[in-house]
This record gives sequence, structure tokens and C-alpha cells, in this order.
Amino acid sequence: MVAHLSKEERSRQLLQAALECFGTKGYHQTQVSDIIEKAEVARGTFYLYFESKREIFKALMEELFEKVTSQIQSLPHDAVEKIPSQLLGNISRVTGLLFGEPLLTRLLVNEAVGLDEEQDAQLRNFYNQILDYIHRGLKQGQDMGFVREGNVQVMALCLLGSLKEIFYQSLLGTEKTKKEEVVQELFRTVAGAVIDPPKLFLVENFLFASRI
Amino acid sequence: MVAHLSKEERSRQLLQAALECFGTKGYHQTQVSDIIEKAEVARGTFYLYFESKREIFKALMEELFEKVTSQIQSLPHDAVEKIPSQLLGNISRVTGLLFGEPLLTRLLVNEAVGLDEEQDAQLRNFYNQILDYIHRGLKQGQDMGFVREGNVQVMALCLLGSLKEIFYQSLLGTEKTKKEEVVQELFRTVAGAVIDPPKLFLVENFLFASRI
Amino acid sequence: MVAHLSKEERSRQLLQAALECFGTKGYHQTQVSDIIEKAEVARGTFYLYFESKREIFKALMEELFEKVTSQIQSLPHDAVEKIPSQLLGNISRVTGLLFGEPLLTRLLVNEAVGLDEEQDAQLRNFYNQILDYIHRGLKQGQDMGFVREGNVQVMALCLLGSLKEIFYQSLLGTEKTKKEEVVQELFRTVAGAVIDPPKLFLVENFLFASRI
Amino acid sequence: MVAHLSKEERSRQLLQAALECFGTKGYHQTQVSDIIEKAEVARGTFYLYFESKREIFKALMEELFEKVTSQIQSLPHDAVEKIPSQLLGNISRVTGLLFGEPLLTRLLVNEAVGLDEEQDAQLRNFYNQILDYIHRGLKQGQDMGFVREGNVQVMALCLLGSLKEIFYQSLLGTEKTKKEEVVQELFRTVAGAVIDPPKLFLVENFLFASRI
DNA sequence: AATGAATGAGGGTTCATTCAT
DNA sequence: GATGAATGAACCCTCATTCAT
Repeated sequence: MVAHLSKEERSRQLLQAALECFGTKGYHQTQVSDIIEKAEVARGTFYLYFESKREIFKALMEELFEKVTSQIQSLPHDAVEKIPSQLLGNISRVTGLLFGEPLLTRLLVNEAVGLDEEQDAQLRNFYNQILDYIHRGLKQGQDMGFVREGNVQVMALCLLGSLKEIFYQSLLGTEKTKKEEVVQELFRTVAGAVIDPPKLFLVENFLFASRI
Repeated sequence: MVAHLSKEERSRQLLQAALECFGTKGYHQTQVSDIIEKAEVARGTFYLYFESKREIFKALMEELFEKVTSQIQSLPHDAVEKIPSQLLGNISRVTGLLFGEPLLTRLLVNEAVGLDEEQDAQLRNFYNQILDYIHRGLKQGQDMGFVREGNVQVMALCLLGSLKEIFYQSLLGTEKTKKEEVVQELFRTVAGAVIDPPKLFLVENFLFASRI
Repeated sequence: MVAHLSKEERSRQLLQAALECFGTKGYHQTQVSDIIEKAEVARGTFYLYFESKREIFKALMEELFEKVTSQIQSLPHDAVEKIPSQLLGNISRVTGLLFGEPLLTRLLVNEAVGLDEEQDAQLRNFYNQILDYIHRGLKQGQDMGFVREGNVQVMALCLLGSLKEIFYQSLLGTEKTKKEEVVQELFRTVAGAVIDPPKLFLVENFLFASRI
Repeated sequence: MVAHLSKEERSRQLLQAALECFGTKGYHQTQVSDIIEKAEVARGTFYLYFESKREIFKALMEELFEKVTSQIQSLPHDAVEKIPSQLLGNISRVTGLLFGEPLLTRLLVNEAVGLDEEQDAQLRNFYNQILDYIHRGLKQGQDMGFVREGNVQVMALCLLGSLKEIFYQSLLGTEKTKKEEVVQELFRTVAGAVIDPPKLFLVENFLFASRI
């Protein structure tokens, strides 16, 4: 028997336990028994806070989505010169978040996929928001003349895909490269992919200046 | 009851049915019952050909891996000028394959992930082969002086990620863009990301020349 | 939270809530949660007043048994001529009670049955009391010569069964007939069933006289 | 492990086991485990034949309804003189059936009631069919002039109620009276309740003649 | 007297796999 | 080769009851 906790605390405790289980063993390999054992709560208590195993996973995902999107600041509408730093900031923050939470990252790239219709839709929606953000950034860049011509949607997909793959591999442990290096190289690659070649030196200048 | 078939044919029939089920409903949502119903085969027959549900999925994945890797030709070791066409050819063939087999693609990006340890290892291995291929191509390009400097591993990840994302989105049906356009844009983005800027005009020339 | 009530009042409140739940949804479909919600009382409070869900149901049933049996006055031992009015009075009062309390009636005919050994015994006991009352009445009538000959037990069962069915159907809402008509017809049917034919005219006279 | 049976036999076996469990312990006290233990089958086998515990109960009830209604022959439209024997035949057959199957009878009167909405509706429907049969019989009798005047519906309810009560008590074991006696007395009571008094002697004659 | 978070035994259902025919 | 009835471990969820506050 466990001391009575506030609804908030107990919920957190369960979410934390669930995160550890899902993140370590995966959704299907995790049983409700695992979660309640880790949280040291009785079976019934679990269902007092979450309707089902599926539901606690969903809650976890929503929390993650919220965390990620809250790290992203919209690009400035006017000052071209601020865009690179803003972009770098966004990429850096998201990278920092995901590198710092490998379990959540594993959920995102490994477990949230192919679970069921609802989860797939939720995930799609999440990525679409990010795609949209990138898409708008690129469009703006084109208008401002420093993003090269071309199919913005494909560019956006490439950028998102690059990011996802970096995170995926990072959590596989294959890549031990530290965050700073990854962000720098990612930024350069991404810049090369979309920046109008004559303007690329601006990016290089910027990176040089922002180097710590 | 079905007419007696050769081992080979019956196996094909089951694989086909399994592909349709897994590709449509996903691994976990698919029951052995679904597969045998679609294949019009008795329950016991299934286990005559495959040891388990997991095993037929594995067989399917191996087939897919084989198909994809067989489309990739290694880059020429000498002639720099042949590399872009070779690369474009590889990307184009793989894209063609995956665009033509949405079910297999869905398996690859949606179902093969987070299944279990073994599957994750298999998938990791597959992607590592491709990463390796890209990695070597880039390294070669650097030596030959037309790939820009930088962390080749990160570049490779970005390229792979871009490809994966394109396929992922294409199967979501979000992107209706036809294969040719996708390949072209992908190639340009990828080129921009990794080619030494002064050499980029070569790529443009090449794309112009290869346009049908 | 509810203002502090006296033990008596709180108990009543819970019984009332329970009656509404059991009477509407049935015993098994009713959860303790339903009762405490309706009573606007905390979970623990419920168990302060009743030992269990089963116990509050039992209390309700005992109350009902008490109500019903209190409506029944024993037949006069001497004056034959008073018996019909007494009988009609009893039937009329019980009918009035049950028609006026559809929820209790539903409990009696629909939920009290097949619950468990104890409940079945309690119910059997209740009906046996009534059967006994009828049995004695008939016996007396035979002695007095105006109930026909025959197996008094079977007659008694028929009378009880007729009553029960009338109440059962009345609460199903199938029968909209108003109480007075039902009582009259019931009385006549019952009379025909058991009265010595030559004496039947007495009943008719009586009914005619008692008509309002 | 059990020998392979035909679908029909296995289904029968399960129904029989279920009948014994439900009839003895009641619906709620019976677990699926009880049924499969009695039938000596594995858990999964049960669900091969019946979708759920609820469903096998329903099947049992439907079988009972079928059995009962198949015992009832409709009354002759013309020959008045045949009606009593027909009626007595029907009552006798149904009584024989239910006296011979105490478990089914227990299901009918004790368990089928208050289970859930669907079951209640099914039961109501069954009784309505019987009520209808009685109602039509009485109406016909009135037209033919040997059923007394009065509210036919109430009469029908009384008849049905009488029957139900007889069966209910008979299965309680309170009444050890043998079938023949019960039927005779029931018939006489019922006759007295509804037959036009001057015609009653016909019934007595009939009963006398049919006495074995 | 009242609260409501915590408990955990209990029970129904699923579905991959086996095996007698 | 093929069949499909039978298996049973696995697992999720419910809900009456308890108890610390």
C-alpha cells in the first residue's frame, strides 16, 4: 500500500513508469503489470488515472508533441538576417530536447508508428504541423530571395526526414557524436540543400560567428 | 479446399496474402486468420510453410531488403563524371520500386519498426548497408573534390532521412507528386546539401541533359 | 460535500438513491458508484451505513415486504358476509401500494429473483407468507361452504400467480388499465376460480354494491 | 485433450454443461470456467462455439422458447366441444415439459429475469406470444358463448400468472404434487375463473370423462 | 461523520499454435 | 500435403470494498 498522493503526483508517477516501460521494451512488449510494478501501485489504481494502456500511451505522446512544438518559435516576418539564428535556435532546442530524452525519442520514432489508426493520425498530424512550419519558412525564404527555387514541399520533406533520421540514429546509439557537432553539420547540410548558392556564404559567416 | 500446389506456389500465395494484410492493417492488427482467409488455405497449412506469424513477416522483409539492395549499383571507382548518373539511377530505381509497391513500402516504414529486438536489428542492418553505401559515395566524392567538406556521416544520415521521408509521405498519399518530379527535386536538394558549391553547375547541367 | 445529516436521514437518502438505481437498471447493472452519485455522498460514507451493496438491497426488500404485509388484514373468523369486502380490501390496498411504487414493484418481480441463495430464500419466505394467508382464507371459505371443493394449495398458487402477473405486466407498461378496473376484474376472475358456483351471485351482488 | 467431435455434438455438449451450471448456480454465479470444466473442454473451445457467456445463455433460452411454443397447438376454430380437450392437452404438454426439465424451468423463472435489456425483451416477447394465444382462446370462447363476459386481457394475465406460479413453486420443491393432479386442479381453477357458470358442468363432465 | 484514493481478486476474451484425422 | 477443431497461456479491465486522512 502506498501513501495517498495528489491526483497530479500519482498521474506523473504513472506516466513516468509508463514512459520507462514503453521506451525500454516497446508498446506491445509492455504489459500493464509492468507499469504498475514499476510505479508500485495496485492494478486498480492505474485504471483510476488512465482508461487503458492505449490511453496512457496517448497521453505520453501528447505530452511529447507539446514539448517539441513548444520549443519551436515562429520565424521573423521581416528581418532576413535574423532567420538563420532563429532556425538554428529551433533546431538546436528540439535536438537538445530529444537528445536529452532518449525514451521519449524512442517512443516517437519507434513505437508511435503503426500502432493503430488513431495513433497514426495523431502522428501524421504532428509531423504535418512541423512540415507546415518548415514549408512556410522556406516559402518566406524564397520570397526574400535567399532560398533557391524549386519544389518547397520536397525540400521540406527532406529537411524533416533529415532531422528524423538524425534522431533515430542518435537513439540507436550508433552515433555518439555530440549534440553541438550534429546541429552544426545538420544546419550546414540543410542550408546547402535549400539556400540559394550565392547566399551560402552568409550561412557560413553566421555559423562561424555563432560558434562557441 | 484448394487444388494441391507446389511448395513454391503455396508459399508465394501465403506471402502475397500476408503482404496484403500486413500492408493494409499493420502487423499487430493482422491475425493469422486474416492471412489464411485471404489465401484460402486451412489454418494448419499456414504452419506447414511458415513457423509463425513473426516468421512470415520476416520472410517478407527479407524479400523487400533483397529487392531494394538489388536495385542499387555500386558507384564507379574512377570516372567522376559517371557518378551523378549512377546516383540518379540508383535513387530513381529505388524510388520506382517503392512507389510501385505501396504495401511493401508501408511495411518498411510503418510496421518493421518497434516490433521486437530481432526485427529492429534486421532493420538497422538494412539501413546501415544503405548508409554505408551513401557514406562511401560521399567519401569518394570528397576525395574527388566535388563533395564539400564536412561530417560525412551526418550528410549520409540526411540523405537517407530525406529518402525515407519522401517514401513515408508518398505512401500517406499526402504527396501526389509523380515519381519523376520527386526524383528530380530530391536529387537537386540532396546535391545542394552535399556538393561543393562551385561544382553545383555540373549537377544542373546533368539534370538538364537527363531530362526526358 | 453534503451537510451533516442525522444517521436516519442519511440512511434514507441512500436507500432512496439505491431504490432508484436498482429499480431502473436492475441489481447487477447498478454499481455502488451509481448509488453514491445519485445520493451525492462519498464512497466511504456508503459503507458507513450499509455493509455492502447486497445489504442495501436486502434492506430495501425488507422494507417492501413490511409495506406489503402491513397492508394485509387477516380475515374475520366468523362473519362470512364480511369476507368478500375484507378480501377485496386487501387486494385493493396491495394493488394500490404496488401500482404506486413501480420501482419497488420492479425490484420485487424483476430483481429479487435469482440473485443468490439468501435472497431466494427471503423471497420464498415472503411469498410463502402470502400463500399461507390465501391458503387459510380458502380453507376457511371451504369450511364455511362458499369456496368450492378442490386442492386448496393449487388454488392459492393460482391466486398468487394471478396477482404477481398483474403487477408484472402493469409495470411493463403493457397494461394501461387503471387500478380500479384491474382490481374489479381480478376479483371476479379469482372469485370464479374458487367460489362455489351457486354462491357466485353473492360476489356479484357485493361488487355491484361496492361500485363507486 | 478431447477427441474431435462434430460441430453439432460439441455444441450440444457445451449447451448441456451450461444448462447444468446456469440451472444449478444461476447465471451470475456461473463462470465460463465452470461450463468448460463440466464439458471437459479448453477455454478456447468454448469461444469457438459461442461468442460469450451471455450468448450461450441466450441460445439456451431460445431453445427453451422453441420447445415450449412447439407444445402448444392452436385451438379449433369451429367445434366448441373440442376446445376443452385441446386446452387441457396444451396445458398438460407444457406442464409435462417443464416438470420434466427442472433446470430449464429454473432458467425461465429464475435467471432469465432482470439479466439485461435484451434478455428482458426476449422474455417479454415470449410471454406475450403465450398471452396472445390465451387471449385469442378466451375471445373465441366468448364468441361461442361459454366464456363469461369481462376483461379478457386480465383473465389472460391471471391464467398465465397461475401457470407461471405453479411452475415456479413446483421447481422450488415446495410442491411435491404430481403432475396429473396439478393439471386437473389447474384446469378446474382456470375453468372456474373464466367459464360462464351455467356451462361449467360441461367442464366437469369433460374432466370426469378424461380421467384416466 | 465524511472523504475519496487505493486496493486486488476475479473473470471474460483473444489468438498464435498444435495435432489428430 | 491439407485440414480445422482444440488448446491454453496471456492479458486487459472491473468494481466492491478498505483505510488513511
